[in-house]
Amino acid sequence: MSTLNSLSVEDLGSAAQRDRRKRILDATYELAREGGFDAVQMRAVADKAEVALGTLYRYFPSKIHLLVSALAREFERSQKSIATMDAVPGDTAAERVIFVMKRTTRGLQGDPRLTEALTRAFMFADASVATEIHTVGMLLTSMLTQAMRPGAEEPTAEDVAIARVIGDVWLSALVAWVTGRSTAAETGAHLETAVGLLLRD
Amino acid sequence: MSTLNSLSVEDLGSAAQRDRRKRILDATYELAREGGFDAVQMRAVADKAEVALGTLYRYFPSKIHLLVSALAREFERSQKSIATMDAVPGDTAAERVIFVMKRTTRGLQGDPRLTEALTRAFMFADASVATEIHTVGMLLTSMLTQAMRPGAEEPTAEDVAIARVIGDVWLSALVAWVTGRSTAAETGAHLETAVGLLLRD
DNA sequence: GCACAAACTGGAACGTGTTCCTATTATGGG
DNA sequence: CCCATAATAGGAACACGTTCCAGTTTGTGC
Repeated sequence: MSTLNSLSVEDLGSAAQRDRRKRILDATYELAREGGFDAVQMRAVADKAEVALGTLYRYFPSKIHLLVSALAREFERSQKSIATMDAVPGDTAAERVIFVMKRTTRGLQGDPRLTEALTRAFMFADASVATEIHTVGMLLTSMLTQAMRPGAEEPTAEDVAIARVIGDVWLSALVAWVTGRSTAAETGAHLETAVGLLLRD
Repeated sequence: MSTLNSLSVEDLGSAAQRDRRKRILDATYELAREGGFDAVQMRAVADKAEVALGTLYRYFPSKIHLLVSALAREFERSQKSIATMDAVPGDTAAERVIFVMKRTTRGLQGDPRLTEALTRAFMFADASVATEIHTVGMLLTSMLTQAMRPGAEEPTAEDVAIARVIGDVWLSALVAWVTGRSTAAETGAHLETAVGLLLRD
């Protein structure tokens, strides 16, 4: 795996290049949604994005970078959609956190193959993808701390610690789900249990 | 990926077959320890175990099955070594759980490449490896519940739930560590935080 | 001890991620 | 506008997981 990073939007000077990048991520997204991790084949992505294979590798140095970048883009969209809600429903922190998790999870479980592709990529990513991974981790943590303490400017250290633990459980549960080792219902129940243990008000 | 399971020791009739299986797992272990996931190449394993490639695939239907089986064998050894201790040290459940986790983690972190190989395999495993994965999950859960309530015959439902959450955090932390996204110290600290949150006596 | 089935060997072959190379096309400075 | 440089296209080539096959060895029931 390469040491290079994926090219971000800011790295790209011309409009044509930004468009190529978008076409590549769109193609990745669509192939992942249709056939999961295995269907995201680099030659297929290049074809669909109307880009040469070498160009694809110039933009994203590996299949993993490509998928994790696609995951980061989806997460940003999901976070924006939650951020535009006036308030997360629920009387307790636990209820609000579960709401956010369920909403995010349901979005993902509605697209099982996409989720499989992105989760696998996330789990398989090595240090060279740390930048992209960190983006996703921060987004998730901030979604959760905001649900825990709506309106607060700065989450407490304990809030962040709890959010990270919940994020870990969520990832593990997602992995178990996408790999067919547990059902969607089990995934949800396990998450609720974990949140209940961590946020007993 | 195949639907078949790995051949377990009980499936193998003759001593020669049990010996082949052992040679294969030993070769896997050694290659993983030397060079991690990438170094565990099926041709290399077959060569080192002095077995034909087709035979290797008869015993373990994929590289993932092979590595997860190797992980299961290591876990059994680790659990036995802890089980032979008179008592896990520590006054509180949290202290005892942290002791067990640290001991297991240290064993793994002493062999970073091995751990990388096994963790990656675990994360990448799909439903066809469910049997092998389940074995590992049960071992981990029982190690933890025993540390929480030493001497108890049956762990409570809450004990099991907590143990599973800790297991999830541990896996996520391990993944972050083997992929170079966090240091060993951070991994340990994160685990301690999570255990502290879950087991406040 | 024989005949048959199962297991094993050795290696070819295929698919997909990745690398590399050459020719062609954009891009930006003078 | 022209040149130098970078970016892209198109595709061959390589590595490794996996499958498959023909021939040989091992194990089993009689």
